Amino acid sequence: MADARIAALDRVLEVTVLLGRDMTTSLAAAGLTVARTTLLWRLRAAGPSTQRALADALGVSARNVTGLVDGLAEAGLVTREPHPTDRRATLVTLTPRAEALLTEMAAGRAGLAEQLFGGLPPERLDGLVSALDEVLERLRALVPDGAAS
Amino acid sequence: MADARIAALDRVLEVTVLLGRDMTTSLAAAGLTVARTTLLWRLRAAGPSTQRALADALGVSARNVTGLVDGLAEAGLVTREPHPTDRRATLVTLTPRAEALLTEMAAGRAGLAEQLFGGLPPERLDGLVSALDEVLERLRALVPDGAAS
DNA sequence: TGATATCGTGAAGGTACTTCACGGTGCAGG
DNA sequence: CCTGCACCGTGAAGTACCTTCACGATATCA
Repeated sequence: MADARIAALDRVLEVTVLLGRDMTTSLAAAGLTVARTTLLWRLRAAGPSTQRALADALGVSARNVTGLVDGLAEAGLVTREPHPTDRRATLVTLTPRAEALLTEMAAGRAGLAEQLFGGLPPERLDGLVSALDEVLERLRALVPDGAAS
Repeated sequence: MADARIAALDRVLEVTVLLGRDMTTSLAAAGLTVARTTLLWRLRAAGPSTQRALADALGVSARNVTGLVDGLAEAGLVTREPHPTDRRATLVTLTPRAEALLTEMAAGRAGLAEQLFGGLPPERLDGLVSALDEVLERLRALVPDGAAS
């Protein structure tokens, strides 16, 4: 009984580790890091944002966002524009290059999904998704929150 | 078709994020970090080990292990003993306090498994585990490897 | 207008990683 | 025996991610 649950946790933990490794290495090949990429995705989803908004969305300190944006700006993936009404704030905006890169990455993500789940019959896949949804619900209740997607 | 697979990937990714957050915060409450704890677990599984063996097992550089062991030694969780036959090497050994702590953490892990998977009927749990096993197999083929459990 | 909150960033610090260089040691082979 | 090479662990230097605290500039509200 409990063994099966621990087995499930172990599987999930191992998936976590391997997936993290895969993400880190494939992003590194593109000259990116996980943290910076997360910011990029958020920008793509939300459009030009203040650094404060990004900090809240990612669940990190505002100071940290300054550093991440510094790196992304230096890589030419992001620009700092003046906020139209609030002169304290800056609007972080994706460059066309970043947009292209993100589109490419979305394709890569679909490819990964295909590789990982392609062999599973639809019913098992559905079972997996719904089981993970229940787990996610419990998990969300456990974790004090931090970001959104 | 592809949508369901991407949905599955998204679920797995989100579980990864939340679980990582949970681990990090609960370990921090115990004055530990993920990296150091991984080393501790490895020591518990393998017994006293040289730093080189730990580096290989964790998939990190030997230099990094030096730093991790430094921190753990300072926290009184680990000691450096001379290797009985090889004077170049040192044997990293768990202190009784670390053993107790690890036992406690194992209980915590069982509790987490219970909380996350307790509501799932056995058949769905089995389905989850076997699906994750298949995914893990594909994942292992994808990732250049690094550590063991 | 003046107190107060907010935006972004400098300064300082901690952890987790890396590579490179180097001293100490183990282990053959000549 | 002793020389050369491989291996162990660590100092030095560097990168990335993250934090808190302090501060100047700006917005806001009474």
